[in-house]
Amino acid sequence: MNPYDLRFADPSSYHDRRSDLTVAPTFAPPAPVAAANLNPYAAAYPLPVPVPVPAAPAGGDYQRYGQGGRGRDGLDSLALPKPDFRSLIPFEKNFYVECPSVQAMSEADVAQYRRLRDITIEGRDVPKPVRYFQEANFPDYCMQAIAKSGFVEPTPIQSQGWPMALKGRDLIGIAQTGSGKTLSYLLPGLVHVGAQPRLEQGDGPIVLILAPTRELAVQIQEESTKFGSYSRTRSTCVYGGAPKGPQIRDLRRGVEIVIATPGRLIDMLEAGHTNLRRVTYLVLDEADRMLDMGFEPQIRKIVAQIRPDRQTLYWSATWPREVEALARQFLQNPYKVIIGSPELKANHSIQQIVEVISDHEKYPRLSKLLSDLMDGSRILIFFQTKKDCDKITRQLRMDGWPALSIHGDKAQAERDYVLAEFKSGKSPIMAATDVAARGLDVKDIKCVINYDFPTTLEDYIHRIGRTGRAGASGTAFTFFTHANAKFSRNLVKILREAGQVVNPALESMSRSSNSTGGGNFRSRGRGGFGNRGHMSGSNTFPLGGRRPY
DNA sequence: AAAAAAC
Repeated sequence: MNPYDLRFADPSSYHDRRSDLTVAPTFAPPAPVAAANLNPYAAAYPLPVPVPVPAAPAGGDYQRYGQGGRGRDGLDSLALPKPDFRSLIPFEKNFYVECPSVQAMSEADVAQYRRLRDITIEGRDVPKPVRYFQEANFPDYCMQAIAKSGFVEPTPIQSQGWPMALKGRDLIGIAQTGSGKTLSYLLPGLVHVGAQPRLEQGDGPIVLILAPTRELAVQIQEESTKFGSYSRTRSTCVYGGAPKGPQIRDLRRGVEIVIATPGRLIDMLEAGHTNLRRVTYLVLDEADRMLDMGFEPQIRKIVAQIRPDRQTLYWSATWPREVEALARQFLQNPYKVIIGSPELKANHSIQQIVEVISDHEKYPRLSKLLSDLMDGSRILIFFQTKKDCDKITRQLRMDGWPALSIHGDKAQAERDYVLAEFKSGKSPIMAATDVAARGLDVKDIKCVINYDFPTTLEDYIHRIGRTGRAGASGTAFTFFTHANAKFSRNLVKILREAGQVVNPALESMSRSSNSTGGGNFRSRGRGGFGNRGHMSGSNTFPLGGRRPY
């Protein structure tokens, strides 16, 4: 029996769990693949032979799968029927060949290497880390790109993540942004593309990368274009707020790699401009945000279009317990690699200063900070709301500061302009909502100021991570008010872990606060507060008092 | 009680 046979015991009960697959460990000689597209290292391993798959039963079955969507957000139109995965042909997995010098590493050497770089691993048959680019066994088209980039050695996440991803296995990768995460999945993605038959007319992408904001998607595509050029791998970015025409043209012309934000991709799928039948390498970047309340249904809808035997890679700087069960639904027997402490952890090269103040002291303090800090280098200020973000930006500009504001209610053209002005240093102060909290890679941000404390500690870690990137140092100032007391205990923990001096005012708050460490992932809507109707009763005692947690 | 993501 073919190991990649995608028939299900009972197709009508199919619910997108790969445990449904019938997988038998039978391998046969490689299938012929166009020489130019062949991963040279795949030749060392036998590949499965495509066997003719019985034609899908006509009409009826296919139609039936598409009906009865599960979403609650109006996304489930009949325009996106569930694909008939049974008619899909096998694809080539990545086959990592450990090079001799890696093979020669003793277990003690491996343990030492991981310990020194703070690498924690989980999973069965974990490959040894690669210490040098040459050890990763990348094909030439990757090595040329690396050589051109000027990098000297793999970052910790790359040294362990590459051999894992190159084995064709699912992967959970947890590391700070700026630690080389993007290349950790991009290069194995290029190798994966290289092993597949060429795209044919009407084929959608082979690699799909999903990101939570438009700016992040664009940034990933810039890397992808740069590193893919040596293998003439085409990529395009599909995101909202921009004209559809060029995106449609790219999709119809055929691109191996698509980087997308969920909404526009679903739009494109429903309009039939592309399809995900050939996607066999799926990346969720900043994945804990992708599985956030508002995003999860969209992600489910997209993933339902992708064959279940794909390789899936989950990346984030944080790994909240609350998403673990959710994330594992999308992954099959994953490796896990964590850089740094498995606990919520900030980048140690950032100096974190928390100031306990009241709301009316915030603006004067901000003015003073800017006067002290401003030397032309970049300063990023975070706000809780779009309204405050705009309001304070206006105030700053009236006071003569070169500040611009970015958030999700602004036209994409303005977002692009503001980010470009900030990146170029023409406007060195950027005020932002959490749209800019994750993954954005702007060089030389001197300091981050949290004008408002974020909604979760994960967001705190992401926000301050905009500074101190790629080994540079940086400073994060955080205005902390009594309204934020519930975060104080865990914030102190984060500061301690990062070796920071803890503000005594914050510390005394953390001692007197009866918090459980609030700000848990998606704490809203989980029977916390702010629920509607009868659900809110679950949080109160019969006598009407708050449950004491 | 916020932000993001499609028209």
